Amino acid sequence: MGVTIYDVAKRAGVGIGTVSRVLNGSPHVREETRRRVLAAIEELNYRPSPIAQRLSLRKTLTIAVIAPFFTRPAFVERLRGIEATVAESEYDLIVYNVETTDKRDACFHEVPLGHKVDGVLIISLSPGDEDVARWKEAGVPVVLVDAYHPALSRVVVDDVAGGYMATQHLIELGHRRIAYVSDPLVNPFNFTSSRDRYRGYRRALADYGLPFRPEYHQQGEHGRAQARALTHRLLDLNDPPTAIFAASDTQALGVLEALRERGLRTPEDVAVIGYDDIEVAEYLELSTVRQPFFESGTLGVELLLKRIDDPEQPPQHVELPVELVVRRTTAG
Amino acid sequence: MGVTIYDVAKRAGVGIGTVSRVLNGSPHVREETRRRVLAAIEELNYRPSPIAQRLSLRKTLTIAVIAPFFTRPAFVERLRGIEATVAESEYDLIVYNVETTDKRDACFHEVPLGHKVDGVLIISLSPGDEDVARWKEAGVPVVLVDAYHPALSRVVVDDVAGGYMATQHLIELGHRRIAYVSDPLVNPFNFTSSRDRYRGYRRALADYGLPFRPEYHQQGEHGRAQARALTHRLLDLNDPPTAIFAASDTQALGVLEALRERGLRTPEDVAVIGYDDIEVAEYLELSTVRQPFFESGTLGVELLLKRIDDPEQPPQHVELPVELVVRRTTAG
DNA sequence: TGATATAATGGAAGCGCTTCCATGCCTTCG
DNA sequence: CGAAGGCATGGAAGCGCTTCCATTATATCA
Repeated sequence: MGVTIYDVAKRAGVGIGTVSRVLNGSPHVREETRRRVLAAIEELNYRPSPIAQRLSLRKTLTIAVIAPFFTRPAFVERLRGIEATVAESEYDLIVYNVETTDKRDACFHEVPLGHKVDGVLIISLSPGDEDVARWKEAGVPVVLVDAYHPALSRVVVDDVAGGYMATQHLIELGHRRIAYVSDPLVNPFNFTSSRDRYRGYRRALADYGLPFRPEYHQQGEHGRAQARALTHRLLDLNDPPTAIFAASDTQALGVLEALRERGLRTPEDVAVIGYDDIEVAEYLELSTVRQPFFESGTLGVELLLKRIDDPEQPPQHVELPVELVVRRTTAG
Repeated sequence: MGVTIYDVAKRAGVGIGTVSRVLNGSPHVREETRRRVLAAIEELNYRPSPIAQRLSLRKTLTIAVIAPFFTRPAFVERLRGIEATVAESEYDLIVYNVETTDKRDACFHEVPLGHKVDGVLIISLSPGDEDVARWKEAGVPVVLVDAYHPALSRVVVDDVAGGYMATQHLIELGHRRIAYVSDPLVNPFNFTSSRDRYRGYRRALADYGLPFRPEYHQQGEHGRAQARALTHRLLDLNDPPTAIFAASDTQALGVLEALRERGLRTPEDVAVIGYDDIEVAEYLELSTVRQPFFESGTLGVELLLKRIDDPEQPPQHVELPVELVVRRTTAG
């Protein structure tokens, strides 16, 4: 390749062991020797080969993150937290974007078993028992963010509470006919957030003695356009809702779009609340439930790094709080 | 670690060379031997160690992408194209997010020289001559996306043309007082897109015989809030513009916000056009200039991989077209 | 049938590190 | 002053592959 540890050793007039000791900050090097070695490194512009280090150390010094649809705002911001934290460590970050169940399955099979990484962070994708068993056997730590498996460490937000808060907020504004627009509760990726928020929605209705009306729950593929169509269905009901809780801000955009198309005003005719507090929510004055994306990424990496250091520790469970953000679309 | 090529060789009753040949699809293996080896691999659940392969091959099979502010929509979508293309190759992708000039400089110094990657893709950051010289000496191919250096391959869009198109569109709608809201033309990251779009803006004005009025060009840090403030300054002018061209859709949001705050209608009072066609632009019915982000990432990776295979080929220059998207905010 | 070309195979060397062990030196202490 | 221990150091072994070269088995031809 280029200049190796042997070149440095020769130049400095020492053995390779000594060069290695200097590189790794061993205390057993005489100060003058250290200086000579550092000078040689400088003169030769030497950089140790990470590949060789990794082979020798039997560590890849790399962690992988597997994220679905990583262009969605929720994932991007988490990714940013992950990158920032990994960048401060000695590890490299390699990313896998999952947009199909095939790719998810491929990643679940290959990534933890391919000897490429020391640990894996998985976002929003809940693995099955067989997956977890295989990973355990391979000895590769896996940490989940916004996903669930009993045997794995995870960082989550309390989506049930978030759904509850959003619904409660609408109820307390006086609404009685409250709809929920969401992703399919049962979906190929097994995303749980819409489901948990749904639970919160149901629970709030129940707590306040409001009936759950199945036709008020509309589910469809994630996306603005789909949410817009679902909203039109809601508005076509004999008894349309006066408030709509959308499972994400992106979907809330679709809700607002449909209302606009009907000439309905927000919040006067129909109140709207979303979820996530994506950047554009503020501009749109959209009420929403904010969750700490960046921090969840940060914490996920921290859990993972701890686990890599000490694989024996029991799985940890971190739950981050969500926060109601009231704006114009649910203004009194 | 686990099971190695020696275990497989022993199990199959062959030499390690033969196992290696099977793994690498060499034709010089008897069919029956191949089958035995494959059976042993299967039985032992063997996976070759990528680290050992890389040391032996003297290739890292990894490429890096250095992107500033990778949560901005423009970067996210490019990243998606990059990931998709890299995933189809034998390479791994490691990502560096740059949010400060310090981190940029650190990445420019460390990433190409650290023997960690076979090639680097840099987005929107134009390197200096010394950087390029250093990388060339290290023999690490570098490809730019949305950035410029004469000695490097690059994928760009014609931002001058994009700026021209946007301005021309406004002119043809009858506007004569057209403002431009942008990032600082001179900025620490040396982003060029605002500058190029500015050139297009100036050129269109000139071509149509309209005077350039310096007070119509407002520049400030990137972001919605900043653009909003700049817009208020424009509206405070004695002779405020009747149309505003924002250097990005995010900034266009700020423009729209300011207009809303003034009770001005779009497009009746002030027409607005953005740049990028981010997802929310459609919802907002924002006219804009669309650029092929995903594809630019794809092409960047392809150029880089080609260059890794054949480092001698001269730098290539790919220019992707931009497209005017007319929506309500500039409706007749 | 024997000589020769060809295909299949084994395994040593080498990729560039870390680490462990052996060695030689210098202290320190009785 | 000699023994014993502690430092600093050199370098072999080993990490798990690929590849090249040598060797053996097989096929081809006169």
